[in-house]
Amino acid sequence: MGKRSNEMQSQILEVLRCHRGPLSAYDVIGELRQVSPKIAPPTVYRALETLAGRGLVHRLESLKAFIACRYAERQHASIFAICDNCGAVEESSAPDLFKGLSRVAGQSGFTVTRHVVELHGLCSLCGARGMPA
Amino acid sequence: MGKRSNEMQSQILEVLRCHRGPLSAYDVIGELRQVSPKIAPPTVYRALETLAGRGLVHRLESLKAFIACRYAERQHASIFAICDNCGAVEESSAPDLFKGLSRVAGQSGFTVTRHVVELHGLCSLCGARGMPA
DNA sequence: AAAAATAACTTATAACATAACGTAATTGTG
DNA sequence: CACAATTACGTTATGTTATAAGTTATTTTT
Repeated sequence: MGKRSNEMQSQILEVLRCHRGPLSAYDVIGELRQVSPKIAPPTVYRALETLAGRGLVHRLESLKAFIACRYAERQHASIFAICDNCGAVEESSAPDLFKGLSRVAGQSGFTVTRHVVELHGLCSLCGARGMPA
Repeated sequence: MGKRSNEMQSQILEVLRCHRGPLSAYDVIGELRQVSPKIAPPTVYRALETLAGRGLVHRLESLKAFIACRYAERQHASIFAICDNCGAVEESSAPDLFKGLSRVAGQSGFTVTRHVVELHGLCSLCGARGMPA
């Protein structure tokens, strides 16, 4: 089945893993142009979607950006703490909370298939310094 | 202080309140053009931002859309259950869960100022019917 | 009435995302 | 091995969402 051995996906994953912070799809394109000058948006968006489906990368909705998964165990629901001052993103996993969220939603008969939980604020470093701009 | 008595904000809020579901900024522009044909994106985005700051509307990050707040009490943190089949959005408030979320984040010294909690899945009606496409 | 403050208008463009269709590579089956 | 099936990727074009930057207008404060 004509996959070029998922080379594109590997490259994109590599790019994301080399960055501590999130990258927009176009940031990724920018990085990849150094290697594949002709790469176009659909290629990258498709690969990112596949990688996200496999749980290897996460999309941060409130930043319109992507980040490599920090955890080996895949397909887990994550909580992201996003520092609005320095841009640092901390991923954590809290199964108990997700049960709670699903329970709240489930009270009206809702079935949850995907969680988006993104907390904005200040990381410990930025918070300690006494506020951003 | 040169506000046209916040007329634009009122109009936009009215538009959002007349719709059960979320509207994109450009959907709002489309509605408003019937009244104010010359309205441009920045006007709408600014008003939406102000309204969101006041807690009168919420931005659904994962839909890139806006919805009127269902609760009179403002500035509360909300959970949104979004049906991926019919588009229905249910807003609920669960202070306990937010404490839990803040606690998880706070373990690494993070201070939360804004919550984005959006659950995707199937509402009771769509779930009962036996799945979407 | 002048100054201050904020909202809105305007123009232009930036940033993000996908539709639609074509091509290439790999694998399973006959 | 040939060939269909499947999936990744390429290509072109366009659609959608969002903001920068500078101007104008309205209302309140002084």
